[in-house]
Amino acid sequence: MARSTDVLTLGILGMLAEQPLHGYQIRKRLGTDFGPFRALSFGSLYPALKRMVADGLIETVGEDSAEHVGATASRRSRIAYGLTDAGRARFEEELASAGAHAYDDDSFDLRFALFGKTDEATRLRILEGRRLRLSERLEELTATHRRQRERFDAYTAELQRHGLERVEREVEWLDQLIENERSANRGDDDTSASAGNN
Amino acid sequence: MARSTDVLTLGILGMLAEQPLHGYQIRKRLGTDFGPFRALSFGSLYPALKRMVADGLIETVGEDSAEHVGATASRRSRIAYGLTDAGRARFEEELASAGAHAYDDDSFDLRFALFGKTDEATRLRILEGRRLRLSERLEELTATHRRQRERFDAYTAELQRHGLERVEREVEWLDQLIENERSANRGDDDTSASAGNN
DNA sequence: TTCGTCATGTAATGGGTTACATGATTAC
DNA sequence: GTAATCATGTAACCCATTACATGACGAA
Repeated sequence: MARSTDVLTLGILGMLAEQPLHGYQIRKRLGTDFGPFRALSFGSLYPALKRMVADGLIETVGEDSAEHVGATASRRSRIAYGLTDAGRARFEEELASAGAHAYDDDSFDLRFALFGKTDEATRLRILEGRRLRLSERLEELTATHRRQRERFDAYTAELQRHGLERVEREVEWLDQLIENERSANRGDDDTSASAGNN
Repeated sequence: MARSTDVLTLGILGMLAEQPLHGYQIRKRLGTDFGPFRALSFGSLYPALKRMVADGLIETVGEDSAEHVGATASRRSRIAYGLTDAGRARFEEELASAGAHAYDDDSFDLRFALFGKTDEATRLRILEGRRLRLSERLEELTATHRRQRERFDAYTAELQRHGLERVEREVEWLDQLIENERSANRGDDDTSASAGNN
């Protein structure tokens, strides 16, 4: 259990869940849409696509109905991929999960970018898990900061202070998001299960 | 030209510039003092030390007796390292440089942590280089944000907005630091770096 | 026809982690 | 004397990047 699809695979699944794309397009969009893929290289992307085909998650699709997003829609030597049923199933399965791995920096950003396709309960679990993770980090940082303050010169101390502040802001951001989710939830006619604790 | 010592090597040089330490200690301190080494593994550290010995940058320092080096019968339990003359020279050389590589996230944090040993002109060059780097990133982000806004759902848009804000804050922080350096410069006649703490 | 961009792919390499294996020291 | 921690080290592996190589297409 908990196969825990890696970030790149999940990112590609997320891209292709909306529409078939070919590798070059996937790369461009991953770079702009999702957090952790600012400059993904082809040396990572193409092998990943190949592997996903082998795993039966995606397949090549004919480009007759492909929506030409950018400029020309003439036929080129390009290979568009779309999700298979297995790929769609895997994507749904992953969307519904919220294990500890989802709280890592990269993974969280991606999961958050996919919130539009994620159900509300999972959104909340992810946000709260992430918040917990960060507040633990915060505590660690505060502890070592306090414990060893005297050893640091002014610059090192400032670096630490700034790092701390960054994480604090992140936690505040999460608090805001969690609050929004909750109030949106209260606003809805709730068929949802107990939104009680935590 | 610009051999550009890697971050780990530079971090170790920085640690050992103050006092000899053994590997275990180096790891602990790198984790707390400097930015980019939160959880450096021994699998990285020890080979790095070995390589640096081979390169003549550091050497074992025996506080007390401690001969019998390679014998199978007994082994020193801990091995303290200190900078060689070459190591110290390399460190100084690196401290005085401020090439583009110093503006990367990891590298910048380390360079900043070493500001206490860095001369003022270099400090300013690094801060300004970093600022430029970030403001370029900011422009990129703003451009794609504006260009493709309509394609994003609310969550993706929020992620982008937050990412943008983070970078903006970072730039503001740098502006503040640069301002401080400048005014300190105007105020002081040249006092050199090292504040006399330990 | 040649150049720039789009597009796909492989090979070499690098920088790191995890897991493993072992020895020395300290505390009880 | 034994368990926990300190301390060093190696081997296997993971995952991504860079550099390289190829080719199609559109425009000058």
